[in-house]
Amino acid sequence: MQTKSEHTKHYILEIVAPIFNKNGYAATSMSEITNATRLTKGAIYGNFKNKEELAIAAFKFNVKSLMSRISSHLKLSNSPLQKLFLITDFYRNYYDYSKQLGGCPVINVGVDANNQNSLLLKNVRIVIERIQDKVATIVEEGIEAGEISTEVNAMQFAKRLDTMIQGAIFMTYTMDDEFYLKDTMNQLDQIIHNNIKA
Amino acid sequence: MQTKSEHTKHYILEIVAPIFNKNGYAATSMSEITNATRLTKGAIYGNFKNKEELAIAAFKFNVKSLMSRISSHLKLSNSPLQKLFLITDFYRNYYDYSKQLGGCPVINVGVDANNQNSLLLKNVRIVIERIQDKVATIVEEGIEAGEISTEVNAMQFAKRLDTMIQGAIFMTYTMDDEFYLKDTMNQLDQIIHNNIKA
DNA sequence: TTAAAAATATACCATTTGGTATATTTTGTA
DNA sequence: TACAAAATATACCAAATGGTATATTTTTAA
Repeated sequence: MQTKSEHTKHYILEIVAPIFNKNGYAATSMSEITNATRLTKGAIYGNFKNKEELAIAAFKFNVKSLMSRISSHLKLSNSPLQKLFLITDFYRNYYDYSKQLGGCPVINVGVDANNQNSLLLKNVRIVIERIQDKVATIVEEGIEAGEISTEVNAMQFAKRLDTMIQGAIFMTYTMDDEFYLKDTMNQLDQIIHNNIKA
Repeated sequence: MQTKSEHTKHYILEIVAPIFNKNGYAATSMSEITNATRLTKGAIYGNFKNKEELAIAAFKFNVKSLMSRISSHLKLSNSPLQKLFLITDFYRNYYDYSKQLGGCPVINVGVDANNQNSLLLKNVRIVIERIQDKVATIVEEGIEAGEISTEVNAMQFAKRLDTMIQGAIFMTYTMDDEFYLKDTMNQLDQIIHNNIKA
């Protein structure tokens, strides 16, 4: 427990993460950060090398929160097949939840960082790959357990699921309409029922 | 033909539209614009009231280009059902095409403008609605022509198609991997075959 | 050809930007 | 309790920001 410094870093990220996520990198100024945290530049730059490092830490902070939330939700069942339904269940309420993070970090930073900040973009890609691997692993476990059809290509399904979810998140945020998320999750449930289940 | 001014406006937009689309609103500076166009602030501000008006005009410029490209592609067939396949056909090559625009204007500006610029966001929403209406109309015409099942909810299908396409575009750009676009279009073709066709 | 109008260039503005050097305060420890 | 070290505050910097007032050039029409 590094006491002071670690505590301040966490405090800063707590406040700064949603700001970066909402505004994007360029539109977030260091002065907005000092105002919001009610700290001075000394405190910020004493804990983070520069704006870029802070933005990356902020992204990771949001992702950590998101991933742990999903993980704990998936613990509600031990069945791989049921875990798939728990994923769609999670994203049914994603609009409300992700607003706390300042939006979906994957989409916001993914779009914002493209052509702008290769280090941030790299971090987004790693997160996406991690999510897809996680889903693919669940599918494989489902196949082994006999719950999921042996015909299913685990990674292909993971990518398709991810693609549809990202599309739904984007549409829901841009149109401010939860229909897209809800309806897409219904579609995915049907796909799991009809094409994935053994 | 408003001669000079109209010509310059078009010239400015031609150069500026992909820059705004790539960088986003905040990350695009007026000096970048004067450099890229090799014009001075006098010329820019003589033709556009301010940065916001220029960004909106740039977005509309890109959308106009995109929409006319789709429209002309859809003229390759008179059959509503075939038009649906032409949509997926168009988006199969969307990565290469949209790079000329500096990326997908709908996704880029949709994400960028959220929480940042309500006027830009409003324009994005209008475009999305226009696209969905267009698709829904094709479906309805297909139903009337007996090519598409009467069971199909035109607007629901249009929204689902749009959602999946946006997801695929986001993933392809963020991961720099055309798999997502190609695979999603294959999926959509199958859906059209299996669930949409009469 | 010339004069008015339209278009563009130039020079400037206050404010904000990310960042740093240094002073001050707070903290943990001997 | 004293003191070094860590953490934070203060004051500052050059450069860049969006925007404007005015000067100059170019165009159009008489």
